[in-house]
Amino acid sequence: MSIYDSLNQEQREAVFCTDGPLLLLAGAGSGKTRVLVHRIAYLIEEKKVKPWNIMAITFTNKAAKEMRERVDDMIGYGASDCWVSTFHSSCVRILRRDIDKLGYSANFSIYDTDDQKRLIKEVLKSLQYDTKQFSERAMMNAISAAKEQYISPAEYMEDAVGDFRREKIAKVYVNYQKQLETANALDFDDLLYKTVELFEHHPDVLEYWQERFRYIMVDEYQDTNGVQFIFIKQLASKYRNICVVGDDDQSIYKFRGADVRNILEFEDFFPESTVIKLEQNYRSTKNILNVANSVIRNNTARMDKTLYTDNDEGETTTFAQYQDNYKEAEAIADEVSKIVASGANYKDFAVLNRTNAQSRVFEEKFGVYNIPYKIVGGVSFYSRMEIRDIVAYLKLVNNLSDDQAMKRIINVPRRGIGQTTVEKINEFAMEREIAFFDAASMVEEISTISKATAKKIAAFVEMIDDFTEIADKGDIAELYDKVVEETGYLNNLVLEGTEDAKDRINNLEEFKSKIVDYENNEAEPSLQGFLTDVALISEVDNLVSDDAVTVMTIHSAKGLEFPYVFLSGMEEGIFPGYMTINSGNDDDMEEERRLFYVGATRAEKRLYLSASKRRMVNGQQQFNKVSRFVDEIDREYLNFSPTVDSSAFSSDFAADIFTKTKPVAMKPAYTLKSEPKKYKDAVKDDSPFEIDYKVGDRVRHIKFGSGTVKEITPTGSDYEVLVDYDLRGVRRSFASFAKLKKEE
DNA sequence: CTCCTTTGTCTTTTT
DNA sequence: GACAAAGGAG
Repeated sequence: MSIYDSLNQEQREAVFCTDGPLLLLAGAGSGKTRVLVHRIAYLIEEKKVKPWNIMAITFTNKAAKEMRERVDDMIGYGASDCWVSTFHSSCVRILRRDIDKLGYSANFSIYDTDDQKRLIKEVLKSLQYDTKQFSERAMMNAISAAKEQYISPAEYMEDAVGDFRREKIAKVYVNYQKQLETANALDFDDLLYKTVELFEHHPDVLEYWQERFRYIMVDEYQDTNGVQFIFIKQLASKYRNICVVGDDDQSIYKFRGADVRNILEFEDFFPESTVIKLEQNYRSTKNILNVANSVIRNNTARMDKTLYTDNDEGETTTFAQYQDNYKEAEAIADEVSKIVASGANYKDFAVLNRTNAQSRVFEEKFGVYNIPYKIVGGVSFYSRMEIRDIVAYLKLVNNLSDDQAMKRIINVPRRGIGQTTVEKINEFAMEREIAFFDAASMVEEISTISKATAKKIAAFVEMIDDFTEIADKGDIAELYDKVVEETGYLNNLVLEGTEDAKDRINNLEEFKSKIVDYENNEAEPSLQGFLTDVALISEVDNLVSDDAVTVMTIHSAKGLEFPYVFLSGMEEGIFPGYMTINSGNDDDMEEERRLFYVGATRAEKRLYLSASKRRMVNGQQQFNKVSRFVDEIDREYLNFSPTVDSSAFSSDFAADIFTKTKPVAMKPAYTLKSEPKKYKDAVKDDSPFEIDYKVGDRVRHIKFGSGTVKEITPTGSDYEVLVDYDLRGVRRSFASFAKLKKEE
């Protein structure tokens, strides 16, 4: 009896296949984390591989943390020597050691999206670009896309020749990167990019890490982008013991540069690789998988793989459409309450949305229904203004070249240093290609700045110098105290006395306790280390311990599972999103479909789909048709009569989705390779649906078996029929969906 | 330089 | 409808 006995045939194969490249295609809920953890255990215990020769890379801190814990539990002593971390934090560790070889220094700052945006804005301004034509957002996306492909500013410039717009973007990229260098700062993409660059130009450094990591494992491989793939190739090219785990059907970050081709190209680069498929799902019921499979099979770009399960049939997935999103949220709240009353916990439920904005209604209605809930996403703790302000002080102290940090707080709290002064200092700094802080230290040399203003700036510089001295003592909490005190930041909030100010003070206190926590738990705490954690750790890493319903986007639900899952807003324009429909891009639509697949496969016991006829979007009332993804589900797997709130099942429901879905379904933009069953099959054009049975007749349902018709109610173009099934009891459904056959 | 009003914008987002 | 950014008055 060993720990490997609990694995199935394919899982065991994957665990024992330790040498050489391995491509593991693992469907949703097929136990891939289990395999990875067992594989690490096997390497250490059976193959006697040293723990520090093993590296496991994940995308999220949450995944890393979970794997870390499971490895520690299974292996115990020595396990902590193997690296289990995200791409980004691995890169930071590598860069802190050798980045000086690239002209940066080890105390580099990490710029988050906000810093990035501000810097780009400055660059656009200095280039005098029309921000209508060249939006910050577009520039950020373009630069990010370039870095994800490991395209340098110079290469980008070269490629862009002859293309007016791209030439202009190239200039932004060049300037942006120059500014980052002056600021001794790296953006998120740089963390990967610069590591790859380091490896490329310094073979000795690469070899050091190749020797270090002889066994490499990569989770969620389908979400790797170009530069991440290069990073993996570089590290693994010597020992070639590389195991990647992915599922092409769960690739939902293409918009962020993830490239499914990395799965296909893996075999090109590592031709000797073994491919193992994990197709047995242990998470969901047959019904849930049927729903997920019937939608995902409409995608053309897929690897050959079919998920199956030995689990029970389970309950039929329901679909319901409500008058508006308030009714929808109420119905969901109601259903949650009912199931909780019969013994479930609140934490067994998740409401998954396409967009964060959809969460708001649930916040409101769950409050009314007294249902404990937590909203994941939205404004994270570290992006609150007061936290960002104080972090900027700490970042500046850690890296005096950090221009974004400096510019953020030079006048926070207000100390009479305005925009024009900032611009004057900036100009001075740009001319000399020095950091903003250094320019500010030389303020008396800037002729355009008045004596009075210069005095204020000198005082600020002096204060930062004081902070730097305190920081050198190594006590972060003490530094924090000095900062909030000396700057008057805390005092200002106290004087304000508003509810809002009190909130902010609380947040700052929480932030301080995070500092203390860090100092107590870290082996070698440092300001730099703390700031790295702050930059890389996101709020989603929250504990799931409290008993509450989770409300979040499908994106953030990836890798999670819940007994009961509600996919709300199953509407054209919401899911699939408005942008995707308009772009007419098949690839984008396939990504939305994969997103549905990810959402549906989160459910263990029961899945609910719902839509609203009317909802507020961006301050405007919108009337949406039912999502095409609902169309694509084989009707036998769906129960169209809502168990939630039958009154919301309006009489014109059937007519509504028939007429509204049809024109959409006929547009060629998303014609599907295998024509799925459509509602129009059930109803012949616009003529009313005809039935050949009456009350008292014996009928047969494809799923529920035989029963007796109890009641028939005409609803315009359809009939609502109440049938007492011999095995399933009384159910109400629409004649067109139920497809009842009269028994002779 | 600061404060207040108007205008614009709006997917998803592991780090 | 919510929030940031830009513009104008004090």
